[in-house]
Amino acid sequence: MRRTRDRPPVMADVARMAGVSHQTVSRVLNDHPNVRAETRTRVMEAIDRLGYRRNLAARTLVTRHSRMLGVVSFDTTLYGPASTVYGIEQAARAAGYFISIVSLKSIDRAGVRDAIDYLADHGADGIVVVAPQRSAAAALEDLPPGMPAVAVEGGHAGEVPVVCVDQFTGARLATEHLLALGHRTVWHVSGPPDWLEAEGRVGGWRAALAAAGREAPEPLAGDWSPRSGYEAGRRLAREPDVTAVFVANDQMALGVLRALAEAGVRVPERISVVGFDDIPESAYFSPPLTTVRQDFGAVGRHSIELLLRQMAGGARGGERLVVPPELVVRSSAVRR
Amino acid sequence: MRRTRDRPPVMADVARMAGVSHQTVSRVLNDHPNVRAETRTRVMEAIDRLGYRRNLAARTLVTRHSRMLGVVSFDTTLYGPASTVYGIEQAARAAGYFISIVSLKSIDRAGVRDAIDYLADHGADGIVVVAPQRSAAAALEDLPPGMPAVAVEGGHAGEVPVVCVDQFTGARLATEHLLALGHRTVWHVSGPPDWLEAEGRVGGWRAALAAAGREAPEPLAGDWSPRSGYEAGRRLAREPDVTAVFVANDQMALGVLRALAEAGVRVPERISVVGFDDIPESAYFSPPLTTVRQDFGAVGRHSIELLLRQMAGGARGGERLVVPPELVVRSSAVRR
DNA sequence: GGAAGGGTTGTTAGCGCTAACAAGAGCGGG
DNA sequence: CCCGCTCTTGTTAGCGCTAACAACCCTTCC
Repeated sequence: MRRTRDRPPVMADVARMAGVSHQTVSRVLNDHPNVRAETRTRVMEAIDRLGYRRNLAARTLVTRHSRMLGVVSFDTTLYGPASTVYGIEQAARAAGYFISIVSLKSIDRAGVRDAIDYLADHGADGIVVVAPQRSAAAALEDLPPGMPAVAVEGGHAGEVPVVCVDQFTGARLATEHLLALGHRTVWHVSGPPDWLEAEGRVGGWRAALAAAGREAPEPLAGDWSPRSGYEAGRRLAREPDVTAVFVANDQMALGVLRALAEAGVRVPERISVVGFDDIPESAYFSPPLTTVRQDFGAVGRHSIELLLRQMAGGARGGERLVVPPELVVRSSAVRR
Repeated sequence: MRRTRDRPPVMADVARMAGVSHQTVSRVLNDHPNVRAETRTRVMEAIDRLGYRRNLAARTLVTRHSRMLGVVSFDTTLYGPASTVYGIEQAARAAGYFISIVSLKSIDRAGVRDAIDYLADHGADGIVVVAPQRSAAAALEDLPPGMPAVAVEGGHAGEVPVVCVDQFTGARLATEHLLALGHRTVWHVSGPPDWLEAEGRVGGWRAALAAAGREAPEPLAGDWSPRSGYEAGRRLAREPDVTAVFVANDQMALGVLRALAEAGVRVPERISVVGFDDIPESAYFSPPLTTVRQDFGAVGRHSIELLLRQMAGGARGGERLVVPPELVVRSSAVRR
């Protein structure tokens, strides 16, 4: 009797109680086909009675699979990343996988690489990198060889599959909506230039203007924060001929609305505003914000799908899964 | 030569290359004092050259410690939980621990218990439960015996230590601020009744009114969402004698502001509004919101501190660590 | 009746690591 | 000169699990 009383039960204890070998217990636990029904129930009873739970470290050691997936993300207090990670977590758990998160304060190549190493050290079977910045996407080049991975919003990330929302189309939709309302041109408050999403939105905006034969004013650069939107809004308020603005995210749009209100510029009467993201707050801005909805949950689900497929198949084709965005019309943009 | 070429190197490979035993490699990796400096560098060189990383599953198997901490949280897309989890993650990583997250769609006792079981199965050394609801706090009663745990916002969670923001004081601060501005009484839009935070805020609000000898109007119940705030705002707009409202979170305050604006009720001229949370958007509401700031980062850090202390000391005293809130004065509340 | 074959169970050998003990080297003191 | 000490290193025995193989049933078929 070597096992001390306070140690959790192990497979051998279950086996002894059920009068079988530990291997049979293992077979029951792993749903092997060739176990007699009666034996199975006897084992299950013993498991219940002892409160046995199998030691996953031992299992991982021998199978070389941890059933743990790693997620690297940037500032998970932001709505977009938080929602994406949430979607990933739900999808992974539904597939029987476990999620570990490394949330980076700032994204640079070294930081992302460290995070990936960290996850690899801990035995992650695969990794999802929420890599919205150019520098983060670059870090995907030094993934450990053979490590399955998926990039979310990761641009053309080498041979790593990518899941993303179609930023270009979303921005085009927003801009076309404003043009269709009779605005001669549309101004743009953009996100930080090294963000791929910001770039896509600038591209879609420009394309829509070009397609309509309108000239594009110089975009005002923001950093996603309401404060930067506010500053952009103050500048827009001073431009006499602005009638329509497409803002690259809802938080900045809030800042723009605030600055315009302070300057006595009425929205939507004098200037129409369209945002991007559809955060839960936007429907209650003053005025309620017309914006572009991103289905972050779908992004999360798709990224896990792609990752699991990669882990099963082995191959890592440079796939690209694009989630369509959707224009949500409220009252911040009206006919000119 | 049994080891196939594509398998990652193991300790024995390092040992062979460095001309020592695998145990010496282990000693180097674990910073044992009694290793000759020259041997240590030789081992380190071999590790570098082989790109060796130790197998944590094997280590966990023998040490019975995973250096992984589990976090159970409710809807991490909300600002509060997201920020708290972020703080927890940063603090844990700084302490050399790894974080796994289970994010619940809805909180009930069974869900929390399952999540805890899940984390325990995966070998978590300790668990932080972000348990803002009464039912979640109850689930802490069936923690696996001996599992170190900390509750965030968890009420009096049995013998589990608790870290929380002082909701009562925060609400009192907000209410006193409004009373000091000359308002006869203060209305309240509350959070869902089973949330401990909502309850604490109601308590602080009531206490401040009672201390000033004012009567408390019936609180309007919301569910934290902007929509519920909007509905409460519509009702408030119809009450002729309302001059001041304390709203239990900023998202609902946004809804209230929107409803009042639609009803033609000017804020702060006719009604003053104070929120709670200080989300990044609140400074740009119309008008900028006076609110109560919660230091979620501090909550995260403290919870990890308490958890680590518990893991080191063994004992689980029913400690309670309270983080003070701070009133942030902007322009949504003015002198009557 | 015996060979062949499938279903069910047990036995054995690791997975890669750390803890415990053992062993050898080097050194000072009686 | 040998005992006892410390410092350094090696050897051995698991941690709890799964994979591979072996062994034993019970059929079925010629």
